[in-house]
Amino acid sequence: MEQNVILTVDVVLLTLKEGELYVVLLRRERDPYMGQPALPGGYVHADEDIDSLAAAKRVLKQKLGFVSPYLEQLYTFANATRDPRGWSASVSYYALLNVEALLAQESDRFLLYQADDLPQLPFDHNRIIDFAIKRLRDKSTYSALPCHLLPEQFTLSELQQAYEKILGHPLDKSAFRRKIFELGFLEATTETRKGVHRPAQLHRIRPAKNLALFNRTIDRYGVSGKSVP
Amino acid sequence: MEQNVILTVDVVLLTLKEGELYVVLLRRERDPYMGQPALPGGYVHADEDIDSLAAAKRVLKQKLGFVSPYLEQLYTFANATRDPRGWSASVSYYALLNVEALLAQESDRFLLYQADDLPQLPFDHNRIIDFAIKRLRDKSTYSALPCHLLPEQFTLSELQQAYEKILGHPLDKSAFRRKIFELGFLEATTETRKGVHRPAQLHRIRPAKNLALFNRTIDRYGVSGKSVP
DNA sequence: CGAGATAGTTATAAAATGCAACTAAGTATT
DNA sequence: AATACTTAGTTGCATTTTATAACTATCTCG
Repeated sequence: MEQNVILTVDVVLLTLKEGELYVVLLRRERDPYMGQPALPGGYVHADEDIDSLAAAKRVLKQKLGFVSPYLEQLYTFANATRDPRGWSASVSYYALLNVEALLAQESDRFLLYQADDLPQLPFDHNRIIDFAIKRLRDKSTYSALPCHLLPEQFTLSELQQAYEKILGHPLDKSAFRRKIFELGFLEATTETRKGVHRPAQLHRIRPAKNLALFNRTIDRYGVSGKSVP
Repeated sequence: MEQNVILTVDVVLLTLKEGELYVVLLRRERDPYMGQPALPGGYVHADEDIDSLAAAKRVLKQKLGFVSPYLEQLYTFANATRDPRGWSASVSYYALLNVEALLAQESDRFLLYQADDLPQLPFDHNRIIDFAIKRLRDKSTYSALPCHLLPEQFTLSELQQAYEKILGHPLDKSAFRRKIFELGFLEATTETRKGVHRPAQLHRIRPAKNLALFNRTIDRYGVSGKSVP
């Protein structure tokens, strides 16, 4: 039986740099759309990938040189028109990475684009990125997901800023801390972040903990009057 | 380029009958696993399906004779071992249907299996069904999703029972009603459900409303001491 | 050593929730 | 026709959670 469909994986790799959300793109090395920035992705190789997650990891490894720790299936975009080569299904994944780990790669292969200021991308990659950001936003309302965008150690203010950027509105400091500590997935380290003001306690994710979930959403009302740029 | 992968869609059709959750299965008409009960599914037809959702609808239409109103992509199961024919990707969907609409079909083609008492099914269909039930359960904690399992008109007690069956624990009556009415997605009809006791007001989903979402989860604590059979 | 800034805590009024007792409206029983 | 029984639906209130704002703490800089 000949189906004539293409099966690919695409990965939306998100990171936070200087308080802004960025997407990692690569220049396409072949047609269609050769030379244009696009999501890391590629054909599923039936002979070497045991499943679609393995395919996504292989693509990241080959094209970026590393695999991000948080990698989750996002959605499957499958239709007749998204790829000029024919009927195509893309099993998309999204990944969260802290920017230090990303920049530690001395690879100059990747491009960082601000997530809210993207050019028009090939295929339906803009739509895939929109899905990923929406998923990140939705999941951040009830989970510790944004931790994965931060370096291994971070201050609570930095974590709060990550939530605020993702959710798009400010949060109350005391309520935020109450909820985060309630979950018990963070532990204080012995270090502090020195700056020009009071040093802030550094925290890290408690080793044994998986993704922590809130009982209720973290962003029910936000804080009156203020707004996040 | 020859990829040699199979692309299929599978649909987990869930319904509630006499307070129990059921899955609709069909006897497979061809090998592999011919004659065994399995999820409705089939190959994506690149020449007639514009996208994977259309493929799912076509499969439902062809194999069951109707398309369920609530139909949403669930997950994509894609690996080398799930199908004996080769590397296979199944874009799975889940659908909610009220049992009256289902039984109104005079088709004898489908089988109803209780969701928590399934035999071993072909492929990874047990796993797909587990995913669907988990998704239904998760989404029911913060949305009006269970409404789609009920007939067009239903009492609040029936709706509460649907939630309790899905969530697996009892809910408090007054808190439940408070939350449901707060959402404002229900309207009372002029009819009542007559029984041996006080008649219950029938409600329906307000026409313009889409899927309503709670601000907080509906099942934070449940009710002490009791349990749902 | 005081101003400024950010970190972190505490107090409290308001809102939401859990729980239980209550009223309402029907049928069945005596 | 009075009463018991069952399910529908409401009400009241103590408790918990939340939003908000004011407070204290600790650093650098001038």
